[in-house]
Amino acid sequence: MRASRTSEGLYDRIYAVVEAIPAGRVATYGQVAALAGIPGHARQVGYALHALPESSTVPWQRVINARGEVSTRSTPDLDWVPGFQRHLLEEEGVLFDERGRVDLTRFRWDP
DNA sequence: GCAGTGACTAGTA
DNA sequence: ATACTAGCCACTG
Repeated sequence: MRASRTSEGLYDRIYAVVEAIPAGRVATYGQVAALAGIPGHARQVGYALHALPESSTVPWQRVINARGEVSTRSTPDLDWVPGFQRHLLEEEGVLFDERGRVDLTRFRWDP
């Protein structure tokens, strides 16, 4: 695989890593960035997911922030329902505590 | 080509 | 324990 420097290659890498996250597990933005070959670029992962089309099959819901909480977009869509991401994760077996956070020591994906 | 922006993180108070 | 700040760099206009 060529390590392309173009935006296409970078996005493809990020999406490929996210798709590799198994159901019932979660990964942080920084973790995805590192696995995509761009350690320290967590923001770029978030930006890539932000640009992801709604119809995409990429399980973006399994990517959460380092605090173990789901990240909400800065520009909420009309179709967006708060708690939707959490609901999808719960159906996969990911448990949330009272504060709405995931125990990363338990559910963090360990590739 | 330059300036603004952001689905983040780590550090500090 | 929470709240705020600075740094980070690819993408958009």
